[in-house]
Amino acid sequence: MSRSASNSDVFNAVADPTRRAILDRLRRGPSPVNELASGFRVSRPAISKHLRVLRTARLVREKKDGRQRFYELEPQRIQEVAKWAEQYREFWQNNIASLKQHLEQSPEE
Amino acid sequence: MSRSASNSDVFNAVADPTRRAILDRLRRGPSPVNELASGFRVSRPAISKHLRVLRTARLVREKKDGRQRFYELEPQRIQEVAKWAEQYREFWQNNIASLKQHLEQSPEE
DNA sequence: CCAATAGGTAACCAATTGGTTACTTATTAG
DNA sequence: CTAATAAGTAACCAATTGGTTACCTATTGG
Repeated sequence: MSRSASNSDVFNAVADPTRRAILDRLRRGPSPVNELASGFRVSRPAISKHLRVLRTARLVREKKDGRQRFYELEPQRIQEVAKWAEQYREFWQNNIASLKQHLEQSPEE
Repeated sequence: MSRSASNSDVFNAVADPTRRAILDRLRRGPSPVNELASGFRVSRPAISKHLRVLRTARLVREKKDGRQRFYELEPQRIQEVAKWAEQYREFWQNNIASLKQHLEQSPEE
């Protein structure tokens, strides 16, 4: 039974809080792995694994520089998440609208 | 070692393709469980489990009607996903901008 | 009333995940 | 040249996940 996510699944990649934290960190600019890892309580190999997932999902890219590897944001695919979520905009707006309407029609006392 | 996602984690909830498909289905309107389940190749109990995850994340709500339970979209929290992704907008726009600029500065031939 | 229907839950299983430590490879400082 | 540094990979492990079948409870058509 193969249940693994398509290995480039961006939704799967961003589901993990550590990986989201890495992405958030990279918004402040590119970073080599050690510096990145020092911000987390888990080991460097664990971060390496997360980076591989992010790389495979093409959410980050790697630039070699000497013995360091800088990771930087490659945010194109976060757009896919944004687009997916946007499809629901009309629904959450309707909900807010009907809540508002409801409140207006039932003023307390 | 407890590694489970916060049980109301919306990112975790939408990471699963079946759960996203359920949400997508519910954009067409509320649906009882059996009707919902008939659209998938997995068993009804599997769908029940997914619905529980979605319910816990408050992405759907349940309305009892006789022996049926209608599930409907409660899309407020998808906004959180949209907001998170939007934080990266400037980055993907910059990327597109710099790609464009690059192309303009290096016209082929 | 009661058989059928709707749907949640329990128990179980195999695959996946996220972490660890140990090892390996590439690069550079001295 | 060589010790030290940067970072990926291997092997392993326990917890979690997503699925299954079997069962249970609530509701209703006849």
